Amino acid sequence: MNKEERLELAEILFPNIEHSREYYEEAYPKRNLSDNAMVTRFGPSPTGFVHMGSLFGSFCDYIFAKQTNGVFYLRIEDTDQKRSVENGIDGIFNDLDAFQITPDESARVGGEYDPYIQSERTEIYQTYVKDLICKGLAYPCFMTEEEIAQIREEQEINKTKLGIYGHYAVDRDLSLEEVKEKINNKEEYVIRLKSPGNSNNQIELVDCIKGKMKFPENDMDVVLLKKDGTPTYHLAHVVDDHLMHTTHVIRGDEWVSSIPLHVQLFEVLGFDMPEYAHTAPITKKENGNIRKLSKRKDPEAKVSYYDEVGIPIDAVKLYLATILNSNFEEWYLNNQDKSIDDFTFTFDKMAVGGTLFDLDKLNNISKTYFSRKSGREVYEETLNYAEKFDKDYYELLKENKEDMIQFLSIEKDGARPRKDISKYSDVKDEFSYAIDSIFKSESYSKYDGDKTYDVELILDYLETLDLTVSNEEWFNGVKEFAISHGYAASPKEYKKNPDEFKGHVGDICEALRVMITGRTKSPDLFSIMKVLGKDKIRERVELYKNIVVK
RNA sequence: GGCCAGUUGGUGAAGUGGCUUAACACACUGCCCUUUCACGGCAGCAUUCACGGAUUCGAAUUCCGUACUGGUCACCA
Repeated sequence: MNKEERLELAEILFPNIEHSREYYEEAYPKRNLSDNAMVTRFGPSPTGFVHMGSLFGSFCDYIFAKQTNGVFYLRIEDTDQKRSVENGIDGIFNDLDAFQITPDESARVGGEYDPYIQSERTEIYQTYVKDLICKGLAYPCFMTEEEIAQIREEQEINKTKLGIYGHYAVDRDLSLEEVKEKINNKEEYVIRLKSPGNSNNQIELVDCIKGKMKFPENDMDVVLLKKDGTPTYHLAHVVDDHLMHTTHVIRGDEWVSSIPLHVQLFEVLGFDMPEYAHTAPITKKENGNIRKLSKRKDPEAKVSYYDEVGIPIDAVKLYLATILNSNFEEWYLNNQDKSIDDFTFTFDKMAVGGTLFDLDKLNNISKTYFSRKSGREVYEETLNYAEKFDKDYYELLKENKEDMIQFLSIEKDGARPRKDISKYSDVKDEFSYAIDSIFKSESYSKYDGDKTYDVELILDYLETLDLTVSNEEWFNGVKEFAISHGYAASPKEYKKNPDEFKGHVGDICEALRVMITGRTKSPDLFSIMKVLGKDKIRERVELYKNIVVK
């Protein structure tokens, strides 16, 4: 086809495309940002929920844009109708909102480079493809699915490279007359790239994360526009990231194999290349095999899981930050007063291989998170959680607000706060002694020891109990009581001459603790007793007597 | 099968030719502190970096080969 014929073909194929590519080049001018500012984007398809891996990706996008005073935008990649789910877009916004990963530009807040939904940009893609047709760099292809399947079969038998390229691309050199005839016959077609590449040539590319990579040049005549005129991911990616002036394409490494294609598309379209950063997948080990975290199989892959289980979002973000940059964790440990925003993340500290998702570590991070919160903060956050997931407990928390805060505040101050909670849902169990009705209904059923304690001894002790003194005075009192009842004043003393004593102070404390809290471990006993008050203490000891001793 | 990448303790990893008889953190084990449980402290947990070869005075770090793992090869993204 000569030039005139190509122009005629372009008009036949795209009679409704009026604008030239220059029109869009002007409509989407370069961003006015400083040189080192990064423009990043998150491009999910609206399949409903955000997957942990995508969340991680968007977190990267957000962080890099933010720390360079750049722009992070959200672009919905819905070029495949089959994949779209009802309210899928809302689901994406909700999950991002929950994690406070807020795009500067999106379908919701708008922006200068809108629309931010690919299905609304069809004309733009077609404009560029029309231009490619004029230049002889793309062509309509009328092959049917059956024909393609047959080629594939043939290629498999011959063990040659799979795909439509070289002499397999039979419609490459159709004459204008032949194309016209097929169109008149209502034959359906796609638009393919007329790849100028040769797979014997090598291309080289430096990925921000993976470093230098070499590939054979692309020679596949890939589909640019599908039968229905919508673009494939490849075309949409190249056109949009050019027009929206993305500086860094951060995406999962399932895309690295299409790098040669994308490089070629940028060249063919005459665009400058953005930087690429391909992130390693978050993986999971199952039966000895490693695989990507799966939204269908793994509950923890769903972003909403953390909400339901009660792991604070900030803890999850802290965990994401530790897998984002390997040196973050140590920094955070040494800078306890700082936040994620104060850390400078870099690409070269990102993992190149897959990262195993470690719930143990997340739990630990979450524990530390809780330990740094005040009792009041833990109370408020737990209240919010309970309101959503445990209505009964929510009511009880409200009724017992002040006491609850006091209990949650025990052993919180000082350099070594307790670490006993990793989830909001732990509070109910861990602090079951804090709310009278829960304590009574459980009535020692959760006691995990095997001893039965001497109730009469404790009832005796209660006579001497004075809740107005200091912690030290109180403990001295317990010691005195211990000695006068044949117990050693310290475990050491007891260990020296076990036969001389019935036990030691610790045993008395343990008995008290179990009767009062129903558990063998708890925060500082005296603090708990002060909050409870003498009446409730006595009541519980009596309860123990009736239920356990009988 | 082709192409691309990865392989450092149970886990995440640091490491870019000598400072490494391999950091740090999680998990686990033991001891200490302690009224208990936690917290915290100390110690233990890879004599060796998938394997084989090469380069070098010197290699986890460079090169080649092998094995294994993962990704990808759609009118899905």
